Amino acid sequence: MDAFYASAEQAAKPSLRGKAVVVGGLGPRGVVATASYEARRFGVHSAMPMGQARRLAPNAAYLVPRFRLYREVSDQVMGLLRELSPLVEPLSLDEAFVDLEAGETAWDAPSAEAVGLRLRADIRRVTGLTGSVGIAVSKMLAKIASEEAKPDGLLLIPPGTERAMLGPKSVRILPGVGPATGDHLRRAGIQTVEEIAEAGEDELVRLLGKAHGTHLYAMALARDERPVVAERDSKSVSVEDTYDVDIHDRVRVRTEVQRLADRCVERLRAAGRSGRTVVLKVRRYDFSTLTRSETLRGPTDDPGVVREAAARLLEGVDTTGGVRLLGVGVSGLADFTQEDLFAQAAAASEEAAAVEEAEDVVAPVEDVVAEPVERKWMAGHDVRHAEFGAGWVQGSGLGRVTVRFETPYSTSPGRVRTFAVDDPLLEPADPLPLVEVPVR
DNA sequence: TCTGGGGTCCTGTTCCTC
DNA sequence: TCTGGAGGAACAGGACCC
Repeated sequence: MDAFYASAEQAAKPSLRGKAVVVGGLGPRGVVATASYEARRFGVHSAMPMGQARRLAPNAAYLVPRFRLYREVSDQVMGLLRELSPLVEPLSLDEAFVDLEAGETAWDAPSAEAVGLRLRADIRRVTGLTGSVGIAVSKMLAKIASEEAKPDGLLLIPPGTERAMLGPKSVRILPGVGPATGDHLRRAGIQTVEEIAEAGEDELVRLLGKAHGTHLYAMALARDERPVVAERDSKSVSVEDTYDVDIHDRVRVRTEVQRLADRCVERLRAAGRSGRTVVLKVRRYDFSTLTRSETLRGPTDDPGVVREAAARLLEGVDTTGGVRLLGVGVSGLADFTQEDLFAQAAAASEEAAAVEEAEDVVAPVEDVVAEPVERKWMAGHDVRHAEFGAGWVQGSGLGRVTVRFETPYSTSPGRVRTFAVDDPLLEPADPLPLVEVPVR
C-alpha cells in the first residue's frame, strides 16, 4: 500500500485529500510513522523526529495513528490476496508476498501482469486506496519491483533481465542493506549492486561476516530461493515506552518496569503463548541502550514470575542520570507453560482447587468503580456529536476541542466547530469504513 | 535535529559440559 | 587427576525492517 497510514487518513477525511498529512507520535519525542506524498515534497519522511517534520512542513496535518482502522483495511487487502493463492506471507499491515504459481492464477509474465492489474483495481474498489504491485521470480526482486512501482503502479521484472536491472543501482536498494552496511560497503569502494557482484563472495564475507556476506552476494547475483511462507509463529513479545521526560526516580523506574511486565504478559496471554526468557531494555538519557535477559527453567505466562525476573534484571542496571525508555519482553516462546506440566501431573481435584484459588485473586469486574477521568481528544480520532453528526478531532487544548464534521463519503470538506472538552453531546466514535457499504 | 514501537536475525563473548 | 578442545546455551549488542 502506498503511504498507507497517511492515505487511509486522507480517504477518511476529505478535507485532507491532496494535502500534506503526517501520521506519528505527537508527544515531544514522537517520530513520523508515515508522511503523505504531499508532505514528502517538504522533505518529511518516516522515522524523522516530529519536531523536525513540523519545521519542514508547519502547515501539514499532524495525526496520531489509528491502528484499528489500518487493521481493518489490511484485513480487506489480505483477503483479496488470499483469493489469488493460499500462499500469502504478510510482512506488515500493508505489505505481503503472494506465490501466484502456487495459486495457479498465473503461469507466465503476461498472466502474472494481468493478475497484478486486476488486483490493483480490486484494492481500489474495496478499500478506496491505491496499492503498488511488484512481480518477479523471487521475493527479493518482487519487493524491489514494488518499491520502484510506487506510488500507484505496477512493475514486472521480466525473467532474464534481473541482473541488468539491479547492476547500476545503489547497494541500498537491496533489502537488508541499511545505513551501517551501506557505509561499510562505501568505505570499501562498493557503491552499486554490480560492484558487489564483482567484489566476489570471499570479499563480502570478509567485510560483513559469513551470513550477511553470502546472503548479500547471492542477492547481487539476483539469486533468492526463499519460499513464500504463509504461517509464521512470532518468536518474541515485547512492550516498551518512551517517556516524555527522563525518569530519574529509581522507585518510579521500578514501578514502570512492573507495569510493562504486566502489559507484556497480557499480550503474551492474548496470543495464547508463554515464554522462557525475560528481557529488560533500558535506554538512558544519552540514548545509549542496554538489554539484560534471564532465562527461566521453563516457559511461563505468570505475570508475577515475569515481574520478578524483570525486577531482578533492573537491579543490575545503573539508572542514575535518568532513563528515556523502558521495555520488557519475553522470548523463547512456547504454547504451554511450566505450570501446565505440573498441572498435568497433579490430581484432577487439586487442579480444580488451584483454579478456584486463582479465580479468587482476580477482582470481579463489577467491583471496579469507574472513576471520572478527563476525556482525551486525540487529533484525528473519530467522534460523533448528537446534533452535528460524525466528524473527527482536528485539535484540542485549553479546555476546548475542535471538530471537523465530515465522513469518508463527504464530497467536499466539512465544517469546523469548537466545543468544550466535556461537552456532553460529543462522544468518541468508531472509524467508518473508507468505502461506503451499500444498504440493502 | 535529536532520534517510536514492535519485531527479526546475526555476531562475539563467556560459561558450562562432555 | 588434570588439561585441552569442541560444541551448545545463554547473554549482550547491533543492524535492519515496516
